[in-house]
Amino acid sequence: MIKNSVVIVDDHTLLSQAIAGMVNTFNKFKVLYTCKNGQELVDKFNASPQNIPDVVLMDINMPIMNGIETTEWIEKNYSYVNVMALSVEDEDATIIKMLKAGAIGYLLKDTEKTELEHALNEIVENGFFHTKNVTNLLMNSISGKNDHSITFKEREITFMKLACTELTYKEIAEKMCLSPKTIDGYRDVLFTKLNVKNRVGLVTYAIKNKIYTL
Amino acid sequence: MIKNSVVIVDDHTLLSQAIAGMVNTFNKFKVLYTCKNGQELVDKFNASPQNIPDVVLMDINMPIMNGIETTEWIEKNYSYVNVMALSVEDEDATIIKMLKAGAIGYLLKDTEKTELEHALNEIVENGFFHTKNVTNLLMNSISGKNDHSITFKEREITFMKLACTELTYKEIAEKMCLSPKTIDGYRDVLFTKLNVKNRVGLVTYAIKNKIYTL
DNA sequence: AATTTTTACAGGAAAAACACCCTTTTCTTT
DNA sequence: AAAGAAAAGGGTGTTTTTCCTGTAAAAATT
Repeated sequence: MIKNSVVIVDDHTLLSQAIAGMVNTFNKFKVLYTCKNGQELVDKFNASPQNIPDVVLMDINMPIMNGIETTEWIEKNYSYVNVMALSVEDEDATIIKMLKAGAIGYLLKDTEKTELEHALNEIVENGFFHTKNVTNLLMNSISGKNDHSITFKEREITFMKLACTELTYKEIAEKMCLSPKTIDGYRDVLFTKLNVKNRVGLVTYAIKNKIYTL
Repeated sequence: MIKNSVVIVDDHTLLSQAIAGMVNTFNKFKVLYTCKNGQELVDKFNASPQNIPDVVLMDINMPIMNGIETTEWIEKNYSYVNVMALSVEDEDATIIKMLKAGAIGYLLKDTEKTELEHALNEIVENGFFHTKNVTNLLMNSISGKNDHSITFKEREITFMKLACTELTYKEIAEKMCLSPKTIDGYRDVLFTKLNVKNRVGLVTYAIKNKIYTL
């Protein structure tokens, strides 16, 4: 891992490049590279130990592999890497998911340049950073009765994403190299798990919870 | 108006600052200031002729005064200022609205840094810039035929919204006080109209196009 | 008033979705 | 090694969806 190095993950190339430029003006920090999605980051990380940064600035809504999944992967394989979420989202559920996935901070895209620098400093110095936004949320979360977040298995998520397309279950089975009957099972399990009546319910749930991105 | 000057309008402070930094690295261009929304731009423009830029990079989704309204205002009061839309949206309807409002170009946020520079150059040199995205759209729009802006009847919209819920078609028929067979008809028409294969396609279309809100 | 378009509805058939109940195999975990 | 959970698959039957081809009345155009 390279100390004070930063990687930016965002599907909007222009933005990741612009933020990269900005971070590079903080003379303490250096951007190693940028990624368009989680998959790219996974590839980079696996390619070389030279590619492992100190901090990852992670967008949440991305195609192919979103911020939550990617953060989980990092946590599992490179737990010493600091992930900070950088998103337009200010939905509580999303923030909680990111933090659960292992993000150590959450920054909205409408913050100031100086705040970003401050946040990066906090992270590499103290290993954490939180806006008031997040700390309030954590307080409520600990004291509260929230947390109705359902966990999914890898296969279930894959299935759900495909169920959001126009493929029939038979076609989904083919794509996943499984018997249609197995797909039947996944569907039944998810229906009861999510308490939905049909595929439409599944689709809207998946979109609402950013499992599938339009 | 100050030649080769740029103003950026985006409610995400971090992004507008980052892009400002990027534009300033194009040594031909200089960023005058950034705005969080259209109202701020109006105020700035009215304050001093020194504040009128050559190009405005305009986000579309903003609170208080959005990109379309703001572009219309600029067109009305400072028609010589070049507005280029800079957005995550790639919905045809939105692009058309921006162009109608007077934007001379449309750039997605997932373009490359060099593309932005190129676009700015084109604008100040030739007075226009279009991605393939936009030119294709204009071609189709002129030659008619390809109808991108699909219009819906009141009943179709009602039906579509209900189709996004977990109700069966029979239940939807009851809700709309129509025979199930009539609903059959609406569905069939919409399927061909939107070129989708099944109800999932209809649901995702409706959500994507903000006909149904989650 | 005549014509066209829209809206509402029907029957029938095939495909897909949905519901339940059940078996085998393969991993973990203890 | 035993227990248990997770993953994959089978059988059977019902319901819903989807895709056709039509018809008839109402509404809008001409």
